[in-house]
Amino acid sequence: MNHWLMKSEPEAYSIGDLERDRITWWEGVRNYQARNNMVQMKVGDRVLFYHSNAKPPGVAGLARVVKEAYADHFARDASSKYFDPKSTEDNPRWQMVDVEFEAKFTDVVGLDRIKENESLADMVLVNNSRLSVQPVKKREFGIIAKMGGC
DNA sequence: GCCAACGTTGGC
DNA sequence: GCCAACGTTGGC
Repeated sequence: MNHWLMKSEPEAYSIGDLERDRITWWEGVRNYQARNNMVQMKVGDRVLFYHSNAKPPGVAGLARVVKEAYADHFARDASSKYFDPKSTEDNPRWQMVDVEFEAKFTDVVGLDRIKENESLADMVLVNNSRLSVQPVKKREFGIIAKMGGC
């Protein structure tokens, strides 16, 4: 089983939205590195749900993968903000997965606290802050889940 | 709102 | 294949 961190701007889609919906598809990833990470995901993998561009930024809860990568059809929808004219039926280019709500932290585990923790210094989050889908070590996942009360 | 870091595009 | 120009991300 692998562990991941996925970013969402809470104004667009928050952990509270996922708690309400229970399951959502993760459309709109338009970065190859993030996509390549998403394609690796297996059913049952665990996800840190990160609020970016938020006050405060940080991990807001937990989710799990319930459907492995499949074509992101929004890339072929000209009315979508995720439209990509280079995506074709034969070569969809972009993929998405489905994730299911697992837990909402009582308090967001802030990026400042993550940066303060020496055990988390190797996290991609701390070293390449732009990547929106990143691998997380099992240990790192455990530390953050615990900080969030899970 | 600023801007550093990074990714993508496209001319050559 | 290089790299300048440009666009985006996301913390501050």
